[in-house]
Amino acid sequence: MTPSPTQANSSELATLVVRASERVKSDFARAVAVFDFPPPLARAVLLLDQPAQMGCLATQMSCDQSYITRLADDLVKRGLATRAPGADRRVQVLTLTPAGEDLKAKLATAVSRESSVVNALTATQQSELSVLLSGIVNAP
Amino acid sequence: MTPSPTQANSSELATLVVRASERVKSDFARAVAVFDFPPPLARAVLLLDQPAQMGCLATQMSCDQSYITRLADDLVKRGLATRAPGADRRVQVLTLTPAGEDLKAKLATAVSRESSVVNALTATQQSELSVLLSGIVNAP
DNA sequence: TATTGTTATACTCTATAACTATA
DNA sequence: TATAGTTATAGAGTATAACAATA
Repeated sequence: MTPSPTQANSSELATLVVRASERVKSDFARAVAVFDFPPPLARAVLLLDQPAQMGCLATQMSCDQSYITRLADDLVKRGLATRAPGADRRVQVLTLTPAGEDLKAKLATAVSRESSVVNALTATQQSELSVLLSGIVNAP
Repeated sequence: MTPSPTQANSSELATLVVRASERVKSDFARAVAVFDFPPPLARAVLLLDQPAQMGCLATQMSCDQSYITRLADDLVKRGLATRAPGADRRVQVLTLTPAGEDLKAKLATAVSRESSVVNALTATQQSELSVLLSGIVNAP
């Protein structure tokens, strides 16, 4: 069966997305390498917009809680976040320290600066991309 | 210094891209898991549009040549590709077998089917996204 | 001597399973 | 008994370094 035009375009788009994803990853790694900072930790820092409980972070990063425990250990060890029990005392809440907030801002700037996503697109295109990516991220 | 609106938007876009990239990766893994096929191998197969020398694949996947050697071993072992010396006899050229081409088509379809990028966006949005992603992938 | 690929090894990222503490 | 997190361990993915063959 010959693929329909839509199928063909979808395949190409899927391939494009894979390639763009590779690009995003290498841009990201290059950006955070300047801070001598492992990419997964950088991702966690950037996700900590507000204090978050560990299970929540695990959901956001779509990874296992045990891995968040590791990342949290590392963040605390570096003085970038604190761990404190929540109202439900089984819960641990991660909060960025001032140093963590500071680093987060620097990481965000560096990631943005190194990002082909940002550099290769006009402001208008970036807005469009933002809308499209929101659709993807918020997909069921 | 308060970040300019542009800086703030760029940071948000960078974060969005990271999240979308995570989404793409998990979609991709889910899609190829059906074939009991490791994601990196699937990526390699999808990149083999034409016969390619190994160094070229390494560049496309932005990874080390030694890793391509591994992937190639695996592809050949599975009967999905052949390795043959090029005109320059230092070079090895990877070519998909008919079975490899067949699997590539199936992978492309599955990746497309599982892709939030495809499912969450209209055809028009997909076209727009394609243009934007091309800009990223072809960035210097 | 420079380039292409291979081999052996080691490191990073992440999951699984068993466990502890609180609910 | 169910849920949040931790610990120990194991596996996948990928790089580094030393090497071989060809140019």
